[in-house]
Amino acid sequence: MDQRSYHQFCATARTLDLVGDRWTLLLVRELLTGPRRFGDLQASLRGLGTGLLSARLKHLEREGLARKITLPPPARTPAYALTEAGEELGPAVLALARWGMRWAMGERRADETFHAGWVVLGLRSCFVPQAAAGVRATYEFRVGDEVFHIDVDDGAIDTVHGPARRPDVVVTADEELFVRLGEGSTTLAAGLADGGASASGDAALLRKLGEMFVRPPMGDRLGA
Amino acid sequence: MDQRSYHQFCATARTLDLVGDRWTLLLVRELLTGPRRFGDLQASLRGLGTGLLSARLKHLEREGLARKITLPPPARTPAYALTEAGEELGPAVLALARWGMRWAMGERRADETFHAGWVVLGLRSCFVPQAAAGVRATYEFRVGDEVFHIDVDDGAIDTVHGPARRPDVVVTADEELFVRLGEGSTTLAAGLADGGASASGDAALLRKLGEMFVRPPMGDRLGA
DNA sequence: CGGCATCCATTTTGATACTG
DNA sequence: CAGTATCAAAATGGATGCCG
Repeated sequence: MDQRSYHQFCATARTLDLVGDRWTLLLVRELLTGPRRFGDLQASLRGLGTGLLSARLKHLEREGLARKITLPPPARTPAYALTEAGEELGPAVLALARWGMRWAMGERRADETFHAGWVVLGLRSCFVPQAAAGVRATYEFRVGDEVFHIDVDDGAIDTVHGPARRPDVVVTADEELFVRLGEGSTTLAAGLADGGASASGDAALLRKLGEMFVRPPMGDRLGA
Repeated sequence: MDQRSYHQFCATARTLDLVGDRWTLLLVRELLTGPRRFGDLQASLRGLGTGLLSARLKHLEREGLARKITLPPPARTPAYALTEAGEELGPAVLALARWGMRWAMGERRADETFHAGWVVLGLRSCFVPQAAAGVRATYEFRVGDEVFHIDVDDGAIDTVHGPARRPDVVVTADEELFVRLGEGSTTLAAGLADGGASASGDAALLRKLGEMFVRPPMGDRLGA
């Protein structure tokens, strides 16, 4: 991207000069839900070697999109976090995710890796701010050994890796159910009914979830 | 793409499997303002050879994002257009553009190519639907030998390559002015005042332009 | 664990020449 | 003009070894 710019005076091209390289936007996607350690990043991104990961992180640092931090005690281990500029890539990443929900998802393939956090981000891309007007709630999701929480505050939303401080609702689910949520072949409500998931906490806020996250209808690309 | 997928069951990753290859999103950007011929695409994208362009177009066709068409008479020459799925990448491309307007633009570099259409798309990414409530207008822009028009219809917007049928406002401008609009170092109003641009048509709708397109404040990445 | 360096097989790309 | 064929240069991925 430095040596290999598009050399176009165009906002899209300049952005892709910075984040258009292979793996870069997926790295941003990972960091969008909070700081991560080097090893965890690599574990999430199968096929990305330590060398390239190191190079990409340096690039993001050099360009002011991410920075290396030291996790607060008692961890004290190094990690990577997005800067303000990096955080603001969120809408672009979510727009790509939203397109994918409609035009690229479908059944999970046998050779595809999976993390619950990816589904959480997919859901976030389906968030309907209008439906969340006046809602203030924290939802915690526990899927296998992954924990996420979603903060909804009157049309604004944030999804973060890790447990919530004071969740209003806690949902515990099978990874299997989350795969099917990603596929669009079930809903959280159905999962709660048939035992793939269980929930505790405020029942009214739990019901709200289905209204605030509306998956786009599946489109048929001829080529897929 | 096919051979080199990320192999992740994730909406973002699946999208990038389809359009994450070099040049692909820029090709979509070009087609977002209407069908284009092979040669015109190549002329817009310096550095992209005919071989790769051909491969990318075939890929987009195979994946159902674009299709080869024959331009209506009297042209009758082959061209490429987006399908519905391709068109729907618009929000993602515009989100990237919007980020670039804020974090990546600045002065045009000496080695950067430039087309007025890129600035038009940048402007479009700064469109504020609320400010366009109740507005119904067609603006035509003539910059050098490039002509574009923008259709605003009560919060909805479309930007298209080529002249408008019945423009309410026609703006004629220097390429120089458009470069400075991209840089954020001037405004259309200033250009009209100092002679870099001239306009004819409905004066009230012309004034509206400045309200409907609000450029985000420039951010400072440490690394740039 | 975190992260850089090195070597090597495979892909992608960029540039150019060439054909209908 | 539209598009294929060809080849050299660069990017990637995978393995491995090293050091704090």
